[in-house]
Amino acid sequence: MASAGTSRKSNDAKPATIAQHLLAWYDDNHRELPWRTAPRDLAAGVRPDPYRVWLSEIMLQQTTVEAVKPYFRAFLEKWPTVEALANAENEEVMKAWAGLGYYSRARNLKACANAVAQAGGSFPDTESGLRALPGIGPYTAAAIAAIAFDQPAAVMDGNVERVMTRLYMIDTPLPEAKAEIRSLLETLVPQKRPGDFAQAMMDLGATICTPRRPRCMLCPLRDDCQVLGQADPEFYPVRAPKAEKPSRRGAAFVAVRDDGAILLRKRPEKGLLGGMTEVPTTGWTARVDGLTTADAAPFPADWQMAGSISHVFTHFSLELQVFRATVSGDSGPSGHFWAAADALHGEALPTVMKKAIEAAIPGATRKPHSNSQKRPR
DNA sequence: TAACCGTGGGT
DNA sequence: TACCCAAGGTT
Repeated sequence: MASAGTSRKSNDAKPATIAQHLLAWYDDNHRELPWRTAPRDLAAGVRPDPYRVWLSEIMLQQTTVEAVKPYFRAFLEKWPTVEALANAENEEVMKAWAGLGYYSRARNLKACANAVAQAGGSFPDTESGLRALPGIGPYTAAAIAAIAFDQPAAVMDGNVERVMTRLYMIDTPLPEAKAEIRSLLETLVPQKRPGDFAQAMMDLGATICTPRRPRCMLCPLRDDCQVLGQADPEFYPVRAPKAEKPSRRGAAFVAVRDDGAILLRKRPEKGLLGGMTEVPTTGWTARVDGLTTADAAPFPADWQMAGSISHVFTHFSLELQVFRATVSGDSGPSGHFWAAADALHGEALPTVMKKAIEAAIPGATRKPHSNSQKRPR
């Protein structure tokens, strides 16, 4: 079957070969990760702990491996089993999640642990059973089914989308292309080692088939790839244009008591930073003109401008002017509470709030070293 | 369907 | 600097 000029490869005829190439590469080149059971251990009969697989998959949603590692270790130490997590206080879980972002994940994590513990402590071993649990969508259900329960599920994340659009030179823009990608992916998933196959696809996307400057020379699928030699792999996947990110402004108020305690309050359970702790702030308006003043403070005090901070959320940018006041006594508006200066690092403070407090009181949210913590004063 | 939902590292 | 985007889910 000679082709004129170009040498487009007919990889659609040998999906089993592609899976073999990938798994052979994975055996020698897989990443060692705290939540992962290595292929040699799987071959020796070791079974992954579904709790750890689930916990890692929730944390890894839209989050980098390096950011997850310390949180995964901390959660596993605090709550080694799903029953332990189910018995935890919601507030303790939110505190442990603080800084990781997408806080609805933490609320759903706790709700899911409660449901699993209530049902006897075992996770469902099917995609549909997993999919019914809070915080588990199509990707996570397939990932847990494949990795923890050895089921031939089609695990499709951002890495897999990138690898597949290059492998099959798919020009349809994302997210429209997802159905086509899934259909092709299902032909590749092997009946043996589906969990390793899923993780191998993600490792390939993370280390070889990267968004920019992919290492095609080292790719185990270079003989199978339709883009390679035909176009610049960096052009794939094609994405639909994204919406412009608007700007918002507001003010934050850091009230400091004589003993250094800071006035905090809890945000509503739903919506942005839902259920997390904050310093009092004004609303965050889209209005960029005009000045925010101390008039909007939660209570009258000698508010002084302490600085301003910027923060970028998923769908808008925020600039907050930060005011500070020293107050005496422990009076404060209802619904607020005082957090001791040496306990701030343990509060459920999202990063934007830590920034605001730091702007008013440098070092205030830093975790003290254990040796200085124990030293008598 | 599309908007909403965090954060940090890479380029 | 500005932009990309990461093991997505919910509403």
